[in-house]
Amino acid sequence: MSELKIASWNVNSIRARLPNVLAWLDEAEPDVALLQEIKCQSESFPALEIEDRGYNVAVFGQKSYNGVAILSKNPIEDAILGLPGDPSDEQARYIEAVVVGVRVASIYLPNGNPVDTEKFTYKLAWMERLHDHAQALLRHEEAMVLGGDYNVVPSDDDVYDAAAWKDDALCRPETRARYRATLYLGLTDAFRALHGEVGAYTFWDYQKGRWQRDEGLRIDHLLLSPQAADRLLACEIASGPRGRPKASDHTPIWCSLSA
DNA sequence: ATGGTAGCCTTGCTA
Repeated sequence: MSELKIASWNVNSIRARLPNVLAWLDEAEPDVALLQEIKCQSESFPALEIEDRGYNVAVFGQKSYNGVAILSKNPIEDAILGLPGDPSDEQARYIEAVVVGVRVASIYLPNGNPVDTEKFTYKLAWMERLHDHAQALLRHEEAMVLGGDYNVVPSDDDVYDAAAWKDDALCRPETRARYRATLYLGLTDAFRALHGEVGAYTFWDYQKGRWQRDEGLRIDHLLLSPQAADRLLACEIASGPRGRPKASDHTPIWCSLSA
C-alpha cells in the first residue's frame, strides 16, 4: 500500500446509520475513518460489526449526544480521549491517536447556536482550546490530520446563501476569526488547497429539500500539518452516501497521503 | 406566516 486514505464523516448516530456506514467502508475502503456524532456510549458502539470489516476501533462515546471515534485498518496507538484544556468539559467531542506514524484527530466542534446563549460562548472557548492544542501538536513536526465536523463555514463561498446565514454561529466573524487563527498556525485545508472555492458542500439539512436543491454548507474539514500537506495526493467529498435511504445529513470527505 | 426532518428515549433537546 503506497497511499494512506483518511476519511471523516459525521454519521448522526452510528447505530441508526450502521448499514450505511458498513456499505461505505466496503466501497470506499478508507484506511482511517474519523467519525463524529456517534450518539452513544462507548460500550454501545457496534464495534464487532466494524471489526469484522478489518478495522480497529477507538471510541469516546456519550449518551444521546456527541461522541467521536477512530476506525483504522492499522493499529491505533496512543489514543487520547477528550480535548485538553478544560477537565470540567463533559462533552465527548475529541479523540486523537497515532496510526502508522500519522497523528489523527476526530473533531466534533460545538455548533454554537443560538449565538446569544452560553452555547456560543462554549463554542468559542472550545475553539480557543483547539487552537492551543493544535499549536502544541504542531511543535512535534510530524504528519498530522485534524479532521471532523468543525461547524465552521470558512468563507461565504462555502454556503449556498451567505446572506441568510451571516448571523449563524457557523458563519459569525468571531467563529471565522478563531478558525483562521488555527489555520494560520500552519495547517492546510486539504479540500481548499486542491480545489479552491468551488461551492462544494459536506452538509445538507434534512429539511426543505436542501439536498435535492444542493443547498449545503462546507463544514467538515481535513486540516493537515506541513508534513502531511507535503504528502497530499487527493482530497474529495464523497457525496454518494448523502443521497441514499436513511442518510446522515453530512457526507464523507477524504484525503489520501503518499506513504 | 415561521414551517419543514431526524435521532435520542424526552414528549423536549439538539442539530
